[in-house]
Amino acid sequence: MQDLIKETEDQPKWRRKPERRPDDILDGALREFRARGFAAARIEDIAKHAGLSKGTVYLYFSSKEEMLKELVKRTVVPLAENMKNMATILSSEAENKSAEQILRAMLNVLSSRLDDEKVQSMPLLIISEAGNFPELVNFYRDEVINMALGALEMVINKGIRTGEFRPVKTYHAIRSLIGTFIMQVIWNGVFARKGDPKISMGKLMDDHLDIYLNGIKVSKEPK
Amino acid sequence: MQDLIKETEDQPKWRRKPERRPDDILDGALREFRARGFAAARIEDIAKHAGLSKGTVYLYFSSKEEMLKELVKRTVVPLAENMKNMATILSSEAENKSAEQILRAMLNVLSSRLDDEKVQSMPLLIISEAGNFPELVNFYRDEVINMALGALEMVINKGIRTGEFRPVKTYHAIRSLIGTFIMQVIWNGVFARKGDPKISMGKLMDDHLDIYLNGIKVSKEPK
Amino acid sequence: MQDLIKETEDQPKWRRKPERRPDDILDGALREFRARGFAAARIEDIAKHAGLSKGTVYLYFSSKEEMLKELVKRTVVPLAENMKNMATILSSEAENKSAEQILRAMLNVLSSRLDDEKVQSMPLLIISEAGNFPELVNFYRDEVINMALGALEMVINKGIRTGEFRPVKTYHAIRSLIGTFIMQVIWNGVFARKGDPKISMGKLMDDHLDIYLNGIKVSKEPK
Amino acid sequence: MQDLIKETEDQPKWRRKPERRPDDILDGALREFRARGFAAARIEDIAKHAGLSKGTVYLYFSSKEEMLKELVKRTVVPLAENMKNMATILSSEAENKSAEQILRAMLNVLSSRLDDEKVQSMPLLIISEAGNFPELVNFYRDEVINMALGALEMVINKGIRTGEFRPVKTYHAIRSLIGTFIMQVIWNGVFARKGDPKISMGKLMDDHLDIYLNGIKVSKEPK
DNA sequence: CATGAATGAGCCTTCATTCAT
DNA sequence: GATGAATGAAGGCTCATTCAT
Repeated sequence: MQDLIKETEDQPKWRRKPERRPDDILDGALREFRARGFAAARIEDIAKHAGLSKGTVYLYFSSKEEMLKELVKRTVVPLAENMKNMATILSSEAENKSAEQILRAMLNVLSSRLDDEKVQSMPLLIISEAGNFPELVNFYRDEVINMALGALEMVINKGIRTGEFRPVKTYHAIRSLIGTFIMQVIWNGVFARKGDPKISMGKLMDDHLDIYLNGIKVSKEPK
Repeated sequence: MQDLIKETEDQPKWRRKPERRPDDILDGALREFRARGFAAARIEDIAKHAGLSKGTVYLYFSSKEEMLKELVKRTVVPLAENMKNMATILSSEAENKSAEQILRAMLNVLSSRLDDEKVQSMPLLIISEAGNFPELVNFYRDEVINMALGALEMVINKGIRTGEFRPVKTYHAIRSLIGTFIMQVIWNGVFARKGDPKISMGKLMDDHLDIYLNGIKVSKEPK
Repeated sequence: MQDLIKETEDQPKWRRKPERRPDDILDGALREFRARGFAAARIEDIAKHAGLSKGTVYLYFSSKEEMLKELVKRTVVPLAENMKNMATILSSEAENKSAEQILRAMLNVLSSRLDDEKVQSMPLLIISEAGNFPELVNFYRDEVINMALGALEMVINKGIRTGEFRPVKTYHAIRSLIGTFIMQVIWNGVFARKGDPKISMGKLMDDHLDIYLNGIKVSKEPK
Repeated sequence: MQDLIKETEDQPKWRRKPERRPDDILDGALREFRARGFAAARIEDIAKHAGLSKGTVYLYFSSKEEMLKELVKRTVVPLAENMKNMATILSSEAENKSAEQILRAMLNVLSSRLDDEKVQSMPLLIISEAGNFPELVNFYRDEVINMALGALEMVINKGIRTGEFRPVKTYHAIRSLIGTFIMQVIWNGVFARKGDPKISMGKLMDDHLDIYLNGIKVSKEPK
């Protein structure tokens, strides 16, 4: 349905919408890469997911490897930009907002993005194929992770500076904040069973922040 | 040192212990599985790590797949037993200990085990190969994770029951507690660079627990 | 220039002559066949040389193989006819001409034809693809080579009979006469470098005949 | 037969003589390369000629391309050295020998080598694959042809200098001398039919030289 | 007529596994 | 036991050919 041009009244027929091809293929690739790993994923299966034959895939991607790289880039670059924009807004408007408010806003964005299965698959894919694609790892670390973690670090430091937070080690604090998401992503992608209820990333984050920030804050009258 | 027979009184000296072969092979397998992924790991390379030739590996393991399973089992079963023992001790002696003390003790064991690189590799291996080895995933989840998480759940519930902890959702709390370790394991195994300083799992845990437990505890006089 | 229609009186200007398409295609085919060999030549590249798209080629030729056959036939048949005509003239008018004169005339035609690069490519193409296209080889041998060599044989025998030449073995003599050309064709097509000066086939022939005929002739007063 | 170790009395069994493997494979490769061209030659067929399976070939050669290069090198380097040695001897002892004698000696060696079918196949192989393997062409031209032609040039020039030969153009003379062989090599490899009698390269050469040298020599009393 | 997206047969190459020595 | 030569299944990739538009 999505890969057909919508029939308009005066157009006699539908036809293929070739512009969607690369995306269709990458969808299939993601499925197979996650299901079997990059090395064991077969181009023919990827093609089948997109309703194409083996050879056609090569009209759009020159190799399996290129598909992996494109996949990561397409999914991850928007997220990176998203986060970067937030970081910019935070530093300019931050005067009015507490560090807690900023952290909650940032992690809120992250958690809502992670409710998308495709985004959720990316960390697992990277983890799985790290050994064979060091450049991909570097790209991911430098363009995505460090950017995001750097933004968090900034806010935590700000909180410490203003006396809102206790003087914790930011390196550790970041891992405490992010780890919960990673854990859940892995759980969903690796261990969760078919029937298991989906856990909302947002709720998980809320609870986590409630507790963690409660623990980190310089308390006046903790509840 | 480990692959030498311990000198007994009447035996003159250390010598090769052929019974260590399987372990040597599994060491090599772990390296290669982590470096290239299961599918791309070559038996010949694994054999080389153990100073053996390709064919010899098959005297000890009937297939590459069996090596993976053995590897997980051997590394993970002791940990599972370790944790199970702790759980037993906890329930019997628990009267004397606060939930916080018990949690710290349990996570202390976990973090010290995770300082061993081989143990650290296991979660990454499982994550990478989950798609191709669902039984392995099941085994890991049922024999290791659920056991460990179950023990944590028990203690958290106990803390809530006794009024030591606020009435948090245990499912979320567990992920908050464990996520930090997972995050660090992934960081070390995937993103850390050659020169990066090694982060002690124990210190990471201490800081994490200080904050998290501070956040979760029903405070009388928070620091 | 060649692929434009000759201006006729009432036609205003040069324009594309679609009937030239097959020739354009064959030109491209010859280039690619020579550059990469028949098996490795890609239809798409051939089409590009003719300014057409892949599919269009199939409107004119039903397969790559057919293109090769057509190519050989079109280039070689005119040469064959050319030589045959000469042979006819030779036998009728020969009374007036010495064997030497006739040989020089024949090889003069051959050498001037071989100054055309397309013609020069044919022997190389045949040599390269002989294994895969035995019918082509047969056609070439029977329709072109034997005809030409037969004509030469006739003249040499005539020279021997009339006492103009010494009684050489015609089989060997023919190879001595023709080999020089073949050698040069191969040199040009295979070994000559970009900057190398073009060697005139005509001059090569003149020198070769001067010497060879001097060697073969029953001398009265050799120079 | 050749690739088995000869059974000796006290040795119970024969076994493979693996040292011959590379040669066996190259023999098969030459056959297939000549029969179908490099691109169309299938590794499996090459292996079959050597009584091996597809995969085994890759224990000895890392790719089809490498097989081609090895093939040319192994056949051609000995010939090159052979000719170089002759050239050396010629220049040192030449005082006693006429240019004619030297030329006859040199071409005698060449023609006897060319009676070996493997050697005869090399020029055809080079010609066929020139387009795809320019380095091979360069190697062949620089290491073999130029060496051989250079030696001939030297002798011809010497003959001219001493007044033994007329002052011909050496470039043309060389082609006249060598072309006959090339012609015959092509004839044998491309056009000759199954039943055709084998032409001796030596006899061909003798006749050719008789005539050509007779034509080139400054005659006192030509026959 | 032309196009070029789509197909799928075909082959090189890799490597887990076997087995004769 | 140990070896490593040999096997052959499997899959990435290319490209001649087809055909809907």
